[in-house]
Amino acid sequence: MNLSSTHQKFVIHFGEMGARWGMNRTVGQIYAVLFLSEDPLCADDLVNALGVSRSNVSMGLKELQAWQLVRLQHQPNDRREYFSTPSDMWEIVRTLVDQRKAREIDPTLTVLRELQLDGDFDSSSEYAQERIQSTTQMIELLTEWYDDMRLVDSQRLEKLLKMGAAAQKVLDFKDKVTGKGGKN
Amino acid sequence: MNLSSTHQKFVIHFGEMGARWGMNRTVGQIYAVLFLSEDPLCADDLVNALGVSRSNVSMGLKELQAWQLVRLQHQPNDRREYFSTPSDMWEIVRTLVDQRKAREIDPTLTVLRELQLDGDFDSSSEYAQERIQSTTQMIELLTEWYDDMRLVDSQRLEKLLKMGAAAQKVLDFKDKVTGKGGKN
DNA sequence: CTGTAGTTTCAGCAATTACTGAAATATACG
DNA sequence: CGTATATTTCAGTAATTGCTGAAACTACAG
Repeated sequence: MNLSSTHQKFVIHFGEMGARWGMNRTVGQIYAVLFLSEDPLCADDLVNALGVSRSNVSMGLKELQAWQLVRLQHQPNDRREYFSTPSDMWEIVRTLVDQRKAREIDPTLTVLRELQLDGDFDSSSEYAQERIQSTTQMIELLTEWYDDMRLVDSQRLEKLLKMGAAAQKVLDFKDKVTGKGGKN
Repeated sequence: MNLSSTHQKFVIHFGEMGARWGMNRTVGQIYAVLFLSEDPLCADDLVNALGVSRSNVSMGLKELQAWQLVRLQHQPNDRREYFSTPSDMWEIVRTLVDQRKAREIDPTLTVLRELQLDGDFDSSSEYAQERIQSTTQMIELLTEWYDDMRLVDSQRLEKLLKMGAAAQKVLDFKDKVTGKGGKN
């Protein structure tokens, strides 16, 4: 790696984290290099930066594309494929959450709904039924909330987040004034 | 597995998901069985339910304890250790998020802060510095928001979530009325 | 103590996942 | 076309992770 020490530490750390985030070391490192690079990079740049095989980079990039975390583009008069990461941090966060939701939450929601439709609930305990139902409801509540917040523009989102739990007080107050309003 | 078909499907699915959630199949399955069981279960109950080795169950339970997802308890006149999951769904969600935050976010925040302190930033590009800084800020914003929301009681939290993006409008309105208030 | 029931540890094996280099495929350009 | 360059696929291997049974440990009862 011919990168500065700061660069290196960052890349190595993202490699370690990549594993915990459902990718793998190389994929995490590729992402980190692209993330810190102002200009798009081609596969060979990544081979040089990371010292892994060309084919490994190819597979890694494919996976990052599946995650929609990198963008493919072309340079004029150059056949090679160049990759970059979005410059907008919110876009990156949204993609990450979307993807992990799609991989870690949505399949469960599908199964839970199936269980409640076709499940032979007679043979399963009352308690288990309740548990499955309240799990479904919890996931629905959280994902619906996220689908909703997803659409708020960055500036407002930032404001909302900074406000944090204080928002809750404003809304409590509003309830009192308007006489228990809200969607629920 | 001597469980109902609904039970079985649920357990098998959580096994598959366990892998994606940073545990592994057996750990996911153990959790699923405990989650659906009204009464606490001992290790041998889990061996019977899942058909895996006693030692595997032991290791799995150890990991679930590390995740703080199960509770150890004792029955009167029985030396065996019994395990259960909290009945409150919010408690479970909170634990899950806490744990994943601790494993997947906090270490990164630590590294990013280190990089900004001791990093030899001279040798690293301007752009990379900006990226590292805005990543730090983004993570700080999100984790501070979570730390804040964590403390809101379940009922209010549910209300807030159901309100979703609509909350934003109420707050926009409040801004206009009070003349740009809020923490920011 | 000694015996017994419960639990944990761990070495060895199994299964899965990650990585490589070589071969195959695709693409642009003369 | 043909050839040079870029990319992907894939079989084989390396590394990691998961699982088991046997042995070691623990705690309690007699």
